[in-house]
Amino acid sequence: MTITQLKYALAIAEHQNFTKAAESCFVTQPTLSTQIQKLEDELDIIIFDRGKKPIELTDVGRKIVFQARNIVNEAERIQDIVDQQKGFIGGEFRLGIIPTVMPTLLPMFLKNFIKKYPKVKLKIEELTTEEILTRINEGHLDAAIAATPLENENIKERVLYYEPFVAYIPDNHRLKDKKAIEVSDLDIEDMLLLEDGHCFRDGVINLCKTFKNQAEESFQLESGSIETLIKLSNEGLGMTLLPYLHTLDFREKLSHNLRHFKEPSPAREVSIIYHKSELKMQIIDAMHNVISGIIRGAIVFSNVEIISPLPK
Amino acid sequence: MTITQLKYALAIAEHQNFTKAAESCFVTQPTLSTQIQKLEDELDIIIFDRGKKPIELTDVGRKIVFQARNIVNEAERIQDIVDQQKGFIGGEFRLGIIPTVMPTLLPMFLKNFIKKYPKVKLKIEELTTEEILTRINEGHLDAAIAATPLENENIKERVLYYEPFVAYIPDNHRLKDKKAIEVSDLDIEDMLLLEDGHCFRDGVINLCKTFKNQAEESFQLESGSIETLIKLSNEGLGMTLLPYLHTLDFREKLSHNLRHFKEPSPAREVSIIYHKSELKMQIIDAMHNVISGIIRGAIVFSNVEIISPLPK
DNA sequence: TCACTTTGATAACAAAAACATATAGTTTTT
DNA sequence: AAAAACTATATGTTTTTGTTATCAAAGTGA
Repeated sequence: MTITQLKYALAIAEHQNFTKAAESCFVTQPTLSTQIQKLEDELDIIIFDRGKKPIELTDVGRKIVFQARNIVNEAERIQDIVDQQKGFIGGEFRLGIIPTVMPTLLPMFLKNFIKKYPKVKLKIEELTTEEILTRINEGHLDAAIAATPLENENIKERVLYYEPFVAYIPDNHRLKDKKAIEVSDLDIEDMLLLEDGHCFRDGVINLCKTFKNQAEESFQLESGSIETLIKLSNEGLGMTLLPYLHTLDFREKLSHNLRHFKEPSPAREVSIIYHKSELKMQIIDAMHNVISGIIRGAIVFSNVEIISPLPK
Repeated sequence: MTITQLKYALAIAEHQNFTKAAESCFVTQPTLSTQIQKLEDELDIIIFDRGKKPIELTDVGRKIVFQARNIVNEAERIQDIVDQQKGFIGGEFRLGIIPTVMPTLLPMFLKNFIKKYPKVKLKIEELTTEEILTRINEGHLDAAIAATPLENENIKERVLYYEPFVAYIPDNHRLKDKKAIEVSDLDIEDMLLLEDGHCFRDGVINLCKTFKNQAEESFQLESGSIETLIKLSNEGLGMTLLPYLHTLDFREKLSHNLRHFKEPSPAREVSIIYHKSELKMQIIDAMHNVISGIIRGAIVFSNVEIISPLPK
């Protein structure tokens, strides 16, 4: 049994296809076939059920692949130890970011980060929280930026900042003349929401439920982006809530529609999250430092109440 | 980096000597030299300081070897998973037993166990608790039988039985006429103890301290075996405490010197202990079942008070 | 200090393993 | 039924791993 064989098994389990798995490992398909056969021979057990199409794991196969993931992870930490020793902050670093954080946070820290750590090859993907969790667990992401707490036992969280919700009230709205909004003012009936899958949507729903246990699924309109939400709101279709950082570059025309909450303002907790194995922890530390340094200048609220990003 | 290379590194770290490590791996010394060089080249870091004699680990080397231990352990679990799947209870199983349990418990269960699980190649060693903990952590023991609780975060415990302390009172002793002993009767001044390193000794000392916070290091006599302890006691040198199982095969002549404690009788907790990685768990389960089945017939006490086996 | 031993490194070579190309044998799609 | 998509197998090449023989350096002891 070699680490290489285990990596091959992982790739096949993932792609459910020898040929594609071979590509992802940068070897030819017969190499995988023979190496997996050798592994199966040595253990004297069948890992993959080639009868099914696409290929499936046997019951033992599933356990073995799970354990193989552990072994490969632990093996990668050897390089990590060496990097740490050398004070080397570099190599590939795959970062996921949720859609409602991506457009505001990324421009703020990216330039600083790549300047300070030029040896890190950043690969950034916009992903929903759910996709992020899967990929971190499967080892396809090194870390991610998401709303927390997530209560996932395999994943650790390190808070970056607390981002207050800000209300966007169109001109014709019943709350137009209020200077400061309260949570009890909110009514999910005239609230514009992001479409399903966005945790910011779930946060808003949780917030609305704080005071009123409203009927679900009666939402009027849903959109895929916050920019659209604002436009829909301007059309008089209802109010909406925005993450604070989104409101920073509003022109006067728009910003006179903004209303902050009375303190303690509801807020989402935004964290850098990573697998509990703490692989590439130096880079995660570095990124945490850069981001929280930058945010310290941008968000000054102190008295906030954290709203859970989880549905239901 | 291969699992084999990591195993070689572990062997060298352990033996502090390439030649001996090579033997333990069943390869020649040049093989180790070149493989370790390859590993060091690949990681571009020095693991072993060949300047020192005997050879020493560098600082990074220590971390790498620690991680290598994890990886090798996790890798061995693959075979474990396969064994579990096949319901196979077999292979080498290295068991440590503390001296004060060995002579009484081993004869009781060994025959049964090898009859029931003939494919397990048992390697049993008599070791002190301290030696056991080191060896389990270094992966040289699969499990051990020892007095617990040990409060060691790397080691899990599964209780086998509670074994009461029994007093052995020689004819001329002040407590001779008492039918049932109480803890408050005990005085460490006239108590014969096992020599240092035995946890049973520490248990007795802890017990004596329950009521009197006596001066330490004023013990009269110490011995390496319980049999000698009894003989010394018969010479009028003091009383002593014995583990219950040791008293079962006493002839009448000896057993009239025995005094049980008033309930709740002080007792030691005897457990099968193993590394938290739960390697070879099927065999540990099997052994636990055999032993506790046999003990159920031999120890009938229910109301006991557990005495810690740890010094101080 | 001078043999002598111990121990790790190196060279040369043999054996084994890993991988590629080419191709055959299945199953699935169309 | 033909084509396409996949995996297995045969064969040869390259790479890796291991062995034996030998060397160099450090430590040991008379």
